[in-house]
Amino acid sequence: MPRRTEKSRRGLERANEPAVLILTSLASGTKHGYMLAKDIEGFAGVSLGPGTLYGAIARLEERGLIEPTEGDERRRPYRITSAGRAALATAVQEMRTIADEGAERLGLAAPVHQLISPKRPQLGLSQ
Amino acid sequence: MPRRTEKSRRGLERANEPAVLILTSLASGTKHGYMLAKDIEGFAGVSLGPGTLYGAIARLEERGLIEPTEGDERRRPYRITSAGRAALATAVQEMRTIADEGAERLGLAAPVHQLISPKRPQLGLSQ
DNA sequence: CACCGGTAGTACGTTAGACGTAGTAGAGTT
DNA sequence: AACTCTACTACGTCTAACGTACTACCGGTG
Repeated sequence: MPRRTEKSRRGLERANEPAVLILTSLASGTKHGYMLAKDIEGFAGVSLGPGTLYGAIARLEERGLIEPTEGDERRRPYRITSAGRAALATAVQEMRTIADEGAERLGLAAPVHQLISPKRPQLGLSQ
Repeated sequence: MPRRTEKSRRGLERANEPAVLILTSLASGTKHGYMLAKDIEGFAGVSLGPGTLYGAIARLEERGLIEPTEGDERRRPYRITSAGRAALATAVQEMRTIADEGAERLGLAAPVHQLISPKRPQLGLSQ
């Protein structure tokens, strides 16, 4: 698992905005820091160190994009707010716009975005 | 045109990696700084200030992702290298992975990535 | 001709935030 | 009792994003 550090910075890593990753993770349900880190490692293949993780969490809370829920003294679970969902949706849109433009100019795959009718209420909306 | 500054930092702007935007722009042909800025403003809706722009250009050149071509004394045109294309392709892939995951967890549009064979552009897509 | 807006870039300083390291502490396992 | 995993806090460094200010050249218009 490349800690995306490695001094060499071979690629353009930084595209992995910690804030986006955290919001994405929380979009599927309330989680505390450690769970977030594990989840993100799972779907994005990036492991965030504690400094990055809790720093980003604090900033997201400050901006009202996530909010704390009840936990014990050891765990601080967070939930995404509606503002957070909106921000994430916007970010997703922007990433797609950029990615599509890049793909097209590179002569790569062209994605077709299809709308899915919300068959069942999405998990992790509240609770 | 939001200079994505505005002190308030309402969204998650930062997803607009200048480096990615520059590589994307150069993927469609050699350009000098000012042209880059205009092109990026066109396809991404973001205007990069000179500090951001030329700073990012210098770093990209350092890393061998772009290279200078002949110009006059006023203009410094740059061309994307094959390493640059590779890095951009990787970045595009990563952005799509993250964006798709976010979209799915939000219950949004699900994109279908289709491969285009270079000689046969699909109808209605990507002109 | 002088002025002005668009073009093209340099130079410089500030600051956010990404990232690492180290340390603390409880819970469960061996 | 030692060890690992969980779950953070605290702190420091350094990259690079961003703004501002400045130089200079060019073409067109009043």
